[in-house]
Amino acid sequence: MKTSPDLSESLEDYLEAILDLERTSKVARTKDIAEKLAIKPGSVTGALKALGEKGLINYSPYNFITLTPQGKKIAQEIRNRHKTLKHFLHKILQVDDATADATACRMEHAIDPESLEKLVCFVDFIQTCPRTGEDWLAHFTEHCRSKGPDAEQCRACLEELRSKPLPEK
Amino acid sequence: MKTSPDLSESLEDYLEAILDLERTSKVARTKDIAEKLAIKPGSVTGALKALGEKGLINYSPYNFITLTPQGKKIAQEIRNRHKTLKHFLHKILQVDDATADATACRMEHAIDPESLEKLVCFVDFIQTCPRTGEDWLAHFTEHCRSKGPDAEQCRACLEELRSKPLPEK
DNA sequence: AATATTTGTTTGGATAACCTAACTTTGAAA
DNA sequence: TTTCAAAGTTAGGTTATCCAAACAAATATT
Repeated sequence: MKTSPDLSESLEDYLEAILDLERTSKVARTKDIAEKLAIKPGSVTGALKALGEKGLINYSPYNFITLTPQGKKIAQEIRNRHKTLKHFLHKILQVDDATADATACRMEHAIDPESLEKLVCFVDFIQTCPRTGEDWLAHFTEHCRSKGPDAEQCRACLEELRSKPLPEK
Repeated sequence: MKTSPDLSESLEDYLEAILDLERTSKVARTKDIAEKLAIKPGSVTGALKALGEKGLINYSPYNFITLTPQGKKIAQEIRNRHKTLKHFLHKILQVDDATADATACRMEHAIDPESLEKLVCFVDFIQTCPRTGEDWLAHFTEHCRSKGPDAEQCRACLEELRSKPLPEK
């Protein structure tokens, strides 16, 4: 039994929107899904039927829409991809919040499991490794602005790093 | 005059394939494009007409296909996105070569200019900053394997970093 | 040159998404 | 309870891709 049937980008977006609406409003309605995805309500119905047939949502006409357990699991995976990508773009690469969100929304359909896992690990490494962390990220911002390394600054930075105590043995 | 008309992912793929073929074989032929994109030759013709009408390729039936200057410029941008993403995935995140290539091929259609620029800058920063660089990346590989930081190793790593001479003033 | 093979194009058909506009159902106010 | 506005669905149309298979052109072989 496959947990992740091959879904189109479009259907993935629907699932994600439904999960979001379930969280904020308890239920998902056609109108709200349409608004969130910026499409017309008429287009939503067809997608809901498709998701219903795949067993990912409980759909019966004129009724509220809920995710099935399988649908929820997939929706959460998509949401997870989105959050990871957005975090990387916004918090690490310092991409503007709205742009990061929009780009994550497209990239979430493109990334594969291995890359995702490595990305999660990488972000964690940057944040926990004593050679990097927050202050290092601040230097990245500077590097971006000045479009290159600055020998003077690099020396000062290294000196400061050396002045910090080593972790306990 | 817009340099980048909105192209579908599909048409972007065609342009990229044509650029590739121009480089390796001087000229792009329908058959080779079809092979590279894993679609049937019959489907290629339609796409070529579309690209021809947009002024991105020189297309006349039964003749060789070449990129127009505008088409070439766009194709190079796409190629650039691809290369940047693949490099990040493969060389930084240490994702398997084939997977990195396939994922870059999908993500290249999703990334926006700001994120791309920041990503380029970020990779450059990692490679030029004395606090990171190649040896730091090796530690990332280790961090991935062990799924977390190791206090012992971190201390040793910091000590080694300190033993290196500071850059000249 | 005549024929065979390869390459390229056309045609007809399928599917996925979307839209607009008409129609149906639901549920709340009069 | 009747009525009516909001929400949801259906029907018909468009566009973008793709395929299969028939057909046409170009090239290679004999």
